[in-house]
Amino acid sequence: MASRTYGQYCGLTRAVELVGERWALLIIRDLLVGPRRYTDLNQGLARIPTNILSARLKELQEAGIVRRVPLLNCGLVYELTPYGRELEPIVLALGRWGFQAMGAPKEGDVVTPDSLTMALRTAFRTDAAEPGDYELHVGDVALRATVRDGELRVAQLAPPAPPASGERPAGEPDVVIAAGPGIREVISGEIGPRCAIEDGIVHVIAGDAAMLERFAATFHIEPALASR
Amino acid sequence: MASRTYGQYCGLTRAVELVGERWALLIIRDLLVGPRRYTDLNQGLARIPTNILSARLKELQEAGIVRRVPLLNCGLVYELTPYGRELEPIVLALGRWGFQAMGAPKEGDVVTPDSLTMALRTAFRTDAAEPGDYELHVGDVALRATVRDGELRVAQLAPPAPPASGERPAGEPDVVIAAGPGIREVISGEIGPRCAIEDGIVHVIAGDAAMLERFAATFHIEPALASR
DNA sequence: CCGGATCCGAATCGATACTG
DNA sequence: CAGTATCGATTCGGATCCGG
Repeated sequence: MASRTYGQYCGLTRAVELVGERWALLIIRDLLVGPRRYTDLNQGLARIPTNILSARLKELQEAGIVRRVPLLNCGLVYELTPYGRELEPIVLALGRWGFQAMGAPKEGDVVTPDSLTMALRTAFRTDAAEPGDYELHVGDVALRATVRDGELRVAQLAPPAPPASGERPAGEPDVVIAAGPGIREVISGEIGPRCAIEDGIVHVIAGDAAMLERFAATFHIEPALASR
Repeated sequence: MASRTYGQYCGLTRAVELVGERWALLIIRDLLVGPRRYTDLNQGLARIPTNILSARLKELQEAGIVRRVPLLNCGLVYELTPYGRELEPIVLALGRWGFQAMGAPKEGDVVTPDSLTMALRTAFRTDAAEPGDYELHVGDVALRATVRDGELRVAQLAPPAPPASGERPAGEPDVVIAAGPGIREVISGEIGPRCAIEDGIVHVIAGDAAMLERFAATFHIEPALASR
């Protein structure tokens, strides 16, 4: 029964006992974006088996990382406790580290709203941030990233309803960027913004192409050091 | 065969695919202290099955995180690549986070030289560092932590041979501290240095008791925020 | 001794189905 | 919506064995 533990009295060991199980950090990633219902998590994590999601949420609650909050109307959401939220810098740093090892997407890989939201937070450079209102489409995920006063705010847009609706953050974005997974190479700087447009990796649907350069300056992750 | 992956195109996801398997981060923790032979890892990780150690080392090599280096005499060691070493701040941060969730040690928990070395690095506060030469014994692990110019160096002492031998870093330490797992409460500040001595949680074998206060100021991890 | 490989029972995970 | 239940497929843990 002590098989889930490692038998060491050590902080790192305790940490991986708490959040090292399969799927746990991805659940936390999504909850870092905001409180989520069971069903939201289930579809944001796409391939997670429902019994595993259930088990993880239970474990994370017992560990004081996540808590269950009943909603006023009905239903309930899961949200991070303050202790759970302390994982944010770690999740961002791990995301930055892992970003450097992302190759081309494998067949069937998806991009979810929450993962892209966190990816933008990961890639955000406070010191080089260019203020602006960037709308980004990757696959069928649509986000509005607003940079102001050196701070980033990301809102998720509902894509299926093309016209109408007033859930857009406010007014028009300065630029609308559409891309596929190739956006990674823009963020890593492997390809310059100009080239990316010429090569058809990204499309500037609305606004100025120069805004893509501001985007690339604002959201950037340096490639890894030579690893061998 | 794609069962080890999560099916998401995301940096964090890639990271946990690379270092999220059981034992992987603990192997990396030990390698952050220095290059290690297979046998060193096997006993530093005590309860790791040998086939798992073998499998992880293979995976970590394929990922460009670890490399195998033949020794001049004979034998070989594993060491981190530059990319693997980029995990250091993340491992330290995770260790700090997990430290806050460490309760009392479970029956059979051990403290290893490498885990304690990394724990000291984790708890080290550059800004509050008090220069000195601290010798610390926890269980049968003995370390010499030297703080100078705001930098920390940790050397592992061989404990079984009481007299003789000149592998000690240099001269006498300013203080020799002996403790059990209760050292955690000193580092967290749950108990003050004076009380810890009075309660018999730590013993100052040699040197001044005031040095324990310097130790506690230098190595400190704030307790977690209220989690509920 | 070092550096693993092999074998097998136990525990976990993944996929699907089902329920209050 | 928010999960349980079930069951086959994997992985892990523990022990043993092997070549240098």
